[in-house]
Amino acid sequence: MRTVGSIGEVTEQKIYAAAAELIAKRGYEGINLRQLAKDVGVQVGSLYNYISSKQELLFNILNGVMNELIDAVKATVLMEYTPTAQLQAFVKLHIQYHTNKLPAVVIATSELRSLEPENYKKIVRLRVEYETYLREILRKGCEDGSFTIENVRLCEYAIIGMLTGVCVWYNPRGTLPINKLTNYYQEFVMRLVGAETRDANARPTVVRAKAVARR
Amino acid sequence: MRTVGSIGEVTEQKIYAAAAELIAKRGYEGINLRQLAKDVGVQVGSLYNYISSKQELLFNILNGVMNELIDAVKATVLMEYTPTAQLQAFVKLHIQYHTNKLPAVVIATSELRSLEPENYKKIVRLRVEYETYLREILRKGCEDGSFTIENVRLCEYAIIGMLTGVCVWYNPRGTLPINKLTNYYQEFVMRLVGAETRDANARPTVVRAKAVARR
DNA sequence: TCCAGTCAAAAACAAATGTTTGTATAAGCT
DNA sequence: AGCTTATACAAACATTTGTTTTTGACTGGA
Repeated sequence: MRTVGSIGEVTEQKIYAAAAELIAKRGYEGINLRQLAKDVGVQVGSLYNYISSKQELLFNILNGVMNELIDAVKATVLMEYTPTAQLQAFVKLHIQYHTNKLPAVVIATSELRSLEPENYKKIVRLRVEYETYLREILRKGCEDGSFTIENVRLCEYAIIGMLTGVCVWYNPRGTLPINKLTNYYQEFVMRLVGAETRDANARPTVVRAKAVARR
Repeated sequence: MRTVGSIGEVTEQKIYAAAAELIAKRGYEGINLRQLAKDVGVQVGSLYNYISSKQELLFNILNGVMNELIDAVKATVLMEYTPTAQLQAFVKLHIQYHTNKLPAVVIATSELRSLEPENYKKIVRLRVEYETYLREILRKGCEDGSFTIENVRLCEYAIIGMLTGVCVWYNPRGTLPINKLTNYYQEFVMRLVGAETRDANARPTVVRAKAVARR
């Protein structure tokens, strides 16, 4: 019994939107297709006009959002000319995606374990690519003296963790606007990488005896 | 039919240990009691000699580990005399607990959403207490000039995120020993809070125009 | 030796869950 | 108008899952 005004494409989009939101809230294993169907406004079985399994639903969400993230990095971050500007842009992008924009992004970090081996590999590959962009920025910044980092890999992890952590507490309807939040975190990251400041009077950040002298 | 050599206390410990490990790996919703029973080496129904529900299992794990964490903070971190030393100790403790020691700690950050409202409140209360210790350290450090932080609350979140993120990638059987890891992250945190360095020649960290002049 | 209490197996149940199938109506093209 | 395809409903199925109940053997003390 086809419903009046039903359009496949619209239903599909609704399904993925509702699924992302639901999974972000309760986790992949924590949701059931009946609840999803209810949110979409459709019967359970009808979901299978658009997906072949619950697992595929998760995979498609993750695959879509990771590619979106990577495209966004290429379009905005890599367009900047200096490591510092690129890093700032990266922070901005990552935070934007982890707050307002997409509930799907949240899933991308927390629901990897629910992917079947084959799918897991694919998504992790995208994740690695994404994080590699950050690492390259850090590496170049060290080379040209913009940053002072002892262990780039660890610094990368620290930054990712710091930024991703935002989505566990940030409330879009709170008093802290995203651009303010972004500015604070940009500053945190600048400190973390021992960035040169634009203030000509200030000495470069020197941290304890370990810090490597530059130039 | 009681099994030979069966001791209640031992079985109970086995159950909680196995449950923590399983949940840490697959998530609360992702595990089933039959798998747990198998890991323990017991029949499903027998679990109910020790728990009254699956939910109680999760709650007891979280409650136990959060109290353990808080006790550890009191016993080690708060014993230090300066904000800097306290912060270093906090980082060390947090990382220790999030790597080797307890799979239960991992759960404490990722499985809160699976708690029923009443239990959720209780655990969050403990979590808030734990994080308040960190915030107080930061606040005192700002007061006495050890740290330079514009927004203590955000800095707290950034640190927690950074440290907690460790448990998603750290491999205890890898080549990076925990104490090395700890040292790196201590340095990261010191940078983050704009800590004064022990090197008398170095100027305090000044970060862009926003940084607040101290003294 | 006997007893009370401890501990776990075995079986069963109801509810929940992912998925399949058959059917019927709407949409859109010829 | 008629035909094909797209879309969704309704019902059902086989499993899985948390939980309960019953039974009986083991343990330690009197």
